[in-house]
Amino acid sequence: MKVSELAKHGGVTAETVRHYTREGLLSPKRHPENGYQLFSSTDLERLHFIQRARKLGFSVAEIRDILLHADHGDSPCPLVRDLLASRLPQIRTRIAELEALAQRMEQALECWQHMPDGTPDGHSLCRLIESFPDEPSTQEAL
Amino acid sequence: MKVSELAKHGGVTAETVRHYTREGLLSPKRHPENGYQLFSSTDLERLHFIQRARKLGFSVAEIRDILLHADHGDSPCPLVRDLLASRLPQIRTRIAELEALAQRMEQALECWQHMPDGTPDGHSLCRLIESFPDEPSTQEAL
DNA sequence: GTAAAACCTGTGGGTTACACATAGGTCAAG
DNA sequence: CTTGACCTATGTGTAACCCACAGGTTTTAC
Repeated sequence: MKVSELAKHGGVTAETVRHYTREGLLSPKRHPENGYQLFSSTDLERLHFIQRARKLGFSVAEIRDILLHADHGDSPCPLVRDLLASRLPQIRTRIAELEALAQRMEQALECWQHMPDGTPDGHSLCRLIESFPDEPSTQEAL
Repeated sequence: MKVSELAKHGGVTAETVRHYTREGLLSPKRHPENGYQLFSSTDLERLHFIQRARKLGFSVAEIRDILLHADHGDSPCPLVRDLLASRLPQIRTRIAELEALAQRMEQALECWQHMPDGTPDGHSLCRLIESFPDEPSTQEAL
């Protein structure tokens, strides 16, 4: 299989396959004449494995480690359990942060329905935003 | 005020202040002799404003636009309302995705308590992960 | 008075998981 | 034999910073 064939069978883009290959998750052979990457059905199984692991929240780097263990004949299962157990509370924390953010946003929108638009003066840039406290301590990205 | 002084008053790192400056959210004057960035108390107010806006989920680029409007004397309030209203459902979607992820993770951990660690063979890399279906359609990053 | 500590500057690279653009080689079909 | 579809490697971009480096400046301490 060539890159885009594997990609189609796996339901991902060719770019994603190349990315996993660059990151060492897949190790295709090379066509001796044209240098094309050649994937086997084992690689397709690996790709499915990668997708399952991604959906469980593992990072690409973590999956590479898991696959390395497996390729060495070592059971990656303890690693997998540990990774998942340590990641879960982080996800829960993240959910709580986002929930708090959503509630602040809803509260702001509701509150702003009763406020007029203001023109900025020397000290007020946007009353809408300035009317909001900045107490909540969590920092988050989108 | 110099960079780190503003940073201390604002409760952020000096790097963050430099970042906001590079991105055009702050426009300090320059000390004519040594080229140091000099921030005023207005800049401190701006920094507080930026932090409030960040906590409401606005990106740095969005805040730059909001500040640009305000600096032109235009009311940024309609923009602010629109941005927040359009961002909120995205946050809600993200929360739902993360919740689904967390539940998959919990389900996996629970299910795995009754499973032994396996050694990878030719077709099984890690039974733990392979025992999980890959149906759920959402893709997410951490 | 000077030397070290602490701070400033600009630049460039790292983080995540890809997506996209480019330039040039390869292959199947008309 | 050309066109279009595919391949290659490389580099860039994303978000919001963090960190390192090299070299200049200011402050502090002896």
